[in-house]
Amino acid sequence: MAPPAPRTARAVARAELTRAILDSAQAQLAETGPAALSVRAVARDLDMASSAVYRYFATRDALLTALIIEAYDDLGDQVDRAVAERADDDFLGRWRALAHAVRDWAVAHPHQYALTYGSPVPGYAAPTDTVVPGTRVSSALITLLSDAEAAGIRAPQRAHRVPAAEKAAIGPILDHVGRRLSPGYAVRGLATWATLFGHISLELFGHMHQGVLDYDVHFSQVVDQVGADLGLGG
Amino acid sequence: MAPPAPRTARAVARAELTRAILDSAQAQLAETGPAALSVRAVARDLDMASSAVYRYFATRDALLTALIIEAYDDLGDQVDRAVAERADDDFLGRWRALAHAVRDWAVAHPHQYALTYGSPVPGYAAPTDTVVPGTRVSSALITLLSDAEAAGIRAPQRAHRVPAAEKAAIGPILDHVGRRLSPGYAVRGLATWATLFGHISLELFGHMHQGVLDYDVHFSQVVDQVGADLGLGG
DNA sequence: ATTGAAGTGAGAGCACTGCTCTCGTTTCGA
DNA sequence: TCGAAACGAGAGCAGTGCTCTCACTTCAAT
Repeated sequence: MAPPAPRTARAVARAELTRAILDSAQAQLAETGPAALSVRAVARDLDMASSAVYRYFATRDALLTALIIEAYDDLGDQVDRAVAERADDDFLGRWRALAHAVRDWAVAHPHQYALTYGSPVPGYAAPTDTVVPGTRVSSALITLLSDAEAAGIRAPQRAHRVPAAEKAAIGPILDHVGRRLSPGYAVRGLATWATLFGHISLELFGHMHQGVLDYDVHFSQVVDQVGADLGLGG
Repeated sequence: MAPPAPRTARAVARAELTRAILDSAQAQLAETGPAALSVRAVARDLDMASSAVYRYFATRDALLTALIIEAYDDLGDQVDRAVAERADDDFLGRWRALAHAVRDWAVAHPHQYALTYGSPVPGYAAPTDTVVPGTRVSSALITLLSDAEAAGIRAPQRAHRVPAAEKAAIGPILDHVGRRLSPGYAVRGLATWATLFGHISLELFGHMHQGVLDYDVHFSQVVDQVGADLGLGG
């Protein structure tokens, strides 16, 4: 990770300037979106030569990648915090907290949401650095479902058929999170995931006529419906 | 709309060149995505000066808009054709056809899908020209649900509560399509929509480890599940 | 303490982009 | 027939990502 305590004055300055670049880029991103993110504009904002910025981020994509990682971690923190406020055995409450935390964050940071969970940025292939922080929300969901299943909760609706090949493939993912989950429930969790992000994307990107829907109410109802489908009670 | 029969030789040439520009741009889009779409590259491809292209499309965004409209229409045609192959009273079959047509098209044209239903292109606000073709799939879904409800079909699960404000707001949309649909079923249809596109987006954009999921099987199961939730039988 | 390598910032410059303007030329309708 | 409109080409402007070179500063090993 990051060096624990930068000793030399130069290292401190480097860390600070790196932070300043990220902040400036972040501000640009929040304002005008990822395409408008310009290395030269960041340099202008910080009163430095554009070439100097390249001492800190080798490429524009590298800068974008750093922003994506920060966005993932920001969302991950927010979700973890919201879920932790509920009692461990309040599975419906935990699910509600998770879902609403994701939506609230997405509404508050639409450009970051587009960057992380929207369609990939043009010509930009997510580097491996982003996959670990990118799984934090799904890990939280897996943890939740795993706890619920361990407590004897089962989905009331008929289970999906899970092909043998998938059963074998799902195992390693769960191992990575360190959790146990029946394949059927895991697949159901994936559908839950898709529904959650589908609704958020619809609200953010959908060409919905303004004011047609009270998304607060609508989203709450969908979340509760999904929770019921998962057998979390309510 | 478009002039029905261009008489003069110049008008014909203009139509042909417009078509050629769109084709070249389309090819670039399919290859490298929307960000790489370059007016100059199109001009090079067609052996003309870049300034000449601007006689046909006032701006890069205008060219992109034309491509988006064509994408919407292409998908709309495909969906309409697939749905029309089923008997009018085979509601589950019509729903399956619609859902799979959307997914098949998205998988075959990922960049176009991102352009139309993914996160909006950076700094690009969808002009009003795109809203009509953009509603073709949702219109098809509304038509389907309206037919189903008219045939006495009701969703088996408990109905969502629909605030009065939304009831009033939903009306005009349905009028625009020329259909009747109870507010509860309409909201349920919106959730269906979000689930459908959520799953497709997850398959296309999701940072899913390759080979983890057999999306053919998974998607089919989800579609059938949604169909059952809508009370379409099966 | 000195020296030399590494890190840093600035500036010029390349290749590319979207877009504009001007210039002759062609086409077409009145 | 004549004049307006449309057209294609070229030059040019402002902006971009990125590279290279050049001075200068910091820092660590001698």
